[in-house]
Amino acid sequence: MVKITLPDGTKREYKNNITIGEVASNMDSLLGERALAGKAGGVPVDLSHPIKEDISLSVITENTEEGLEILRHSAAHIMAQAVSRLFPGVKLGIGPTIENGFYYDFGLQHSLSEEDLKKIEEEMARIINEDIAFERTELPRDIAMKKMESLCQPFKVELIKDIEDDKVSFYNQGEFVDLCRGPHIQRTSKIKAFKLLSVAGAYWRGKETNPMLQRIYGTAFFTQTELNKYLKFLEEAEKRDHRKIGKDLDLFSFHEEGGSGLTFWHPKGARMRNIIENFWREEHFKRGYEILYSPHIAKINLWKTSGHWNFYRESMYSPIEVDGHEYILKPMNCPFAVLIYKTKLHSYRDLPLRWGELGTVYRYERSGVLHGLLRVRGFTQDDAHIFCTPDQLESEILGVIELGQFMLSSFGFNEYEIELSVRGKGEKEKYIGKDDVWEHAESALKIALDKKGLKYTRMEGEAKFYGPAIDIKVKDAIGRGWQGPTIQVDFNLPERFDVNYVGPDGFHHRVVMVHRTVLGAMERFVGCLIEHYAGDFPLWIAPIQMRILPITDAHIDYAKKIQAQLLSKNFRVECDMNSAKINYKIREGVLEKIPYLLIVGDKEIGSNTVSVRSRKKGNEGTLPVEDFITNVETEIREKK
RNA sequence: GCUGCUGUAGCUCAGCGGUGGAGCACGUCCUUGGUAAGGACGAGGUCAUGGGUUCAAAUCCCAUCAGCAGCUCCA
Repeated sequence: MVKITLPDGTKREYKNNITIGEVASNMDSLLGERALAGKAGGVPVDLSHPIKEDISLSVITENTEEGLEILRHSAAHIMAQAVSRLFPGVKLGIGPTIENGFYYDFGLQHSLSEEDLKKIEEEMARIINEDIAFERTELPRDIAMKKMESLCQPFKVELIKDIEDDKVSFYNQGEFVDLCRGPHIQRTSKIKAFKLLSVAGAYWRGKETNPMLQRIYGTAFFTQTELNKYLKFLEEAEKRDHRKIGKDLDLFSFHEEGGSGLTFWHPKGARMRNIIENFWREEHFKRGYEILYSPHIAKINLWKTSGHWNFYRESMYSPIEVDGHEYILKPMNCPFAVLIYKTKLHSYRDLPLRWGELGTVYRYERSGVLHGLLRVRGFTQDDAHIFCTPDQLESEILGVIELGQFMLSSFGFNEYEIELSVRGKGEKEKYIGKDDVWEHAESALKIALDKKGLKYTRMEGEAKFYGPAIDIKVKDAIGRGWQGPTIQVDFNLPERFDVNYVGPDGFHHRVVMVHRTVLGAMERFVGCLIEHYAGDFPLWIAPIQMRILPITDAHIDYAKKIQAQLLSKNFRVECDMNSAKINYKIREGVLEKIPYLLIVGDKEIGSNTVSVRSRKKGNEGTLPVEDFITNVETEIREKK
């Protein structure tokens, strides 16, 4: 007999070698049906796993994260089986689950196309229909290795080489066998909904020097409804693509003639950016920041002193020769702030100094990583550098967090995840700066987060060599994560540039430098905003806030009069004077996502009213112009 | 940078060896229309760029540039 401890603490006795599946069915027939795998002593195992000793046991069922992972992992195996059937001789790589799905890497001469994906899906459906059992076998390492060698699976051989255990486990479904830790579902028919999504190249084991395999991405769910929901989400994400919306709304463009990763802001995009930047400056001034401007290029020696030339040369644009000196396009703004700081001696009484800069930097990003506005080669950081004393660090961090929260909520981001990156244990030589300085800085960051009552994940060993950091990741309207504010303490530059302040003791002390961004870069942030709002910008950001639509040419004069009235109130207002019909004009305005369309005709003339059609509510009826102005002024003030 | 795919009118795309098409947008004219597309006519292209194959290339091949999906990278 074996004694099994259940998650609720109750103990039950069963005959020896009973399987987990049997235990589950014994406890509750419904549980038995919905069981996918178990956890024996905390280790995930198959339902067919026999229990030989007293152990704690839990059952992994459908509709749990763990259950879904097992399902998807099994789906990956079924995909590999289908590919093996269709392309005999395929070399199998790895096939793990990932967030929202799974993938499998294949070494294959034939390059896979979308049509192949369809064929593979059909084969998978066949395998699922065949209702094949997943069977686990264990082999000694050397025999396992020979088995994979005889099957001509070099990648699997390599994987086995790295396994430390003496025993290696395999799973097979019918003719297909794969090296795998498991667990898996019992039978292929358990997969009720799956879809293959895309195919792309991927290096074997993620190393650039390794051969490139073909990776098929797919996903699987317990029900078709859930799959459909996920596919809908993908569709929604595609609709929000800032590259498409940016083109449709005439916000920005890129040009072959200009160069990759260099943004051309059109009037409407520039207008948005300007609104954001003005808001940004105002809020910074309110919080005791000053604003700097610095050059776009500087002599190479400055970058040698800062260390950038040494560490990040591959990411910098090549030197430009001027008058026998080499100049570099700036990849960062910080050395400039340091130079300005050093133009005079600073007393501790002057600190903290908070210097912001919307500084445009250029970084040579590898061609394959560029992506719309989100990853570019030239971008404007909403940068700031805070020079303070060690004692001020905590309150400065607190101030930055508060500013960050304020800015994010202004743009409709209210959910975030926070990471605190600190030194790794036992590798102090990797980091610059003294121990006590590090400890002080790390605790200042931590205390600031705690004081704000913010939850965060401590990331051991994730700190840069020059200081600890806080990274805030925001969630957009459909739950996707985006890089938000970052706060980075920097011990490197103050050392390299010998940046000091005079303390109360009359001696020079090393200044503490904090580097931070709130929005990141204007390019990336605008890209993010486009996707977050799907182009339906709140009134205060919308490049065009309202458009007046005269019903016939006879109403143009009145429309212009209203336009002038609204312009005088600083609204961004257009007048549509095309001779198209009103329905047509409305359609155009709606497609351009203009928050307010103001229709004017005979009814409005004389009563000094406008017929309001809002993007949010549609036809809102006729309103005196003054009332309309009051309403939108409120809406702008509330940033809704 | 790597693998695969793509580049045809302002936009979205069809054409895939025999000297270029559609819809929308644009222009002119007609129409003066009340909450998501009125009509007619017209203008627009060295088919990304540079080579090659061929009697003949938008179409096949190579290179370059640019984009897309990933991988790798992101101070």
